[in-house]
Amino acid sequence: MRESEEGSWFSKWEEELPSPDELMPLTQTLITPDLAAAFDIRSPLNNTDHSSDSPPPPPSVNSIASNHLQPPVLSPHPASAEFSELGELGGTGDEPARTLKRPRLVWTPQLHKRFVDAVAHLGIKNAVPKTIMQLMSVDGLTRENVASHLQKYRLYLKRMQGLSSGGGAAGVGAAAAAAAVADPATEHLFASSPVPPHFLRPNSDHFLPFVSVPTHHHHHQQQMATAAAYQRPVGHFGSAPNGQFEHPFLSRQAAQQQVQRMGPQLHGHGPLQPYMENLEPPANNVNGGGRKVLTLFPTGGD
DNA sequence: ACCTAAATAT
DNA sequence: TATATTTAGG
Repeated sequence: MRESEEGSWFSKWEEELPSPDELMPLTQTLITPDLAAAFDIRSPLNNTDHSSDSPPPPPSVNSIASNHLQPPVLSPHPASAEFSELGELGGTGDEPARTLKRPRLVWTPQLHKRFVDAVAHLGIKNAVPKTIMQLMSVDGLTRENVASHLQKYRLYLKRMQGLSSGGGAAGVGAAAAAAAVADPATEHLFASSPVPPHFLRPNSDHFLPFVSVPTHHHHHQQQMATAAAYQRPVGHFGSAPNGQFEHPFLSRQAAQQQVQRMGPQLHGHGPLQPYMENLEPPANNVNGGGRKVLTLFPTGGD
């Protein structure tokens, strides 16, 4: 059955990355660099001691290398002269926050996963930088970041298709391997995230030969989009018993409005769940029970 | 105005 | 080197 296949791909990631420790800090560290800089904030978590000008925070942004992974994501700054002088703004009338260059964004597997999830739910068709960015609701993430990453991601998928088509029934895993060979650069990062099945279907409206594709009549436009899409208890990408892989229910504008509706969890409290609900595997039981990985990042640390 | 692609910088 | 950022074009 199909389900078996699907089960394999997502079962796998589960073991791969989901480190509870890693998932947590995602948004935490994503505080706007500018803000952080302007306020001289280094680490919300680490507040033990802070001298006026202490050595730079842990710049190590290794993502999956360490176990106790620390707040990955944005790399503080390449050493440089921190922001000592930034303490004073306004002085002569300069606008540091605006002129400051954003630190290199580190696309951690988790972050990338979020990206992929967003794209998956949006559908390749509507998967545009802006929408993705909005959907991700990651503070500090800019359209540029997403656009750039999206570009790479597309190439990655393309690579996969090209190689997988010749191979045959190799499967995604094999394709990934092949892609890795072709482009080792992208492989690592993207390999961390499962490639939604329908992602590999550039132009195939319906593929499932057996699935009768029951009439899926969602004529619900308007603001139900997110709710419907997100609250879907089962059948995300892949199974999609609802028939189509691409969900037309989320049109660009709809998505945008939706996102806007949720509003960026500005400072303060964010009980609002920007996005993400059950993208994760339905609590897959791991035989032997090892680690359960719920990828619901708590966006609201505060 | 936005998205896509290539080039550049780190 | 690999990755992200930036610039240019459609």
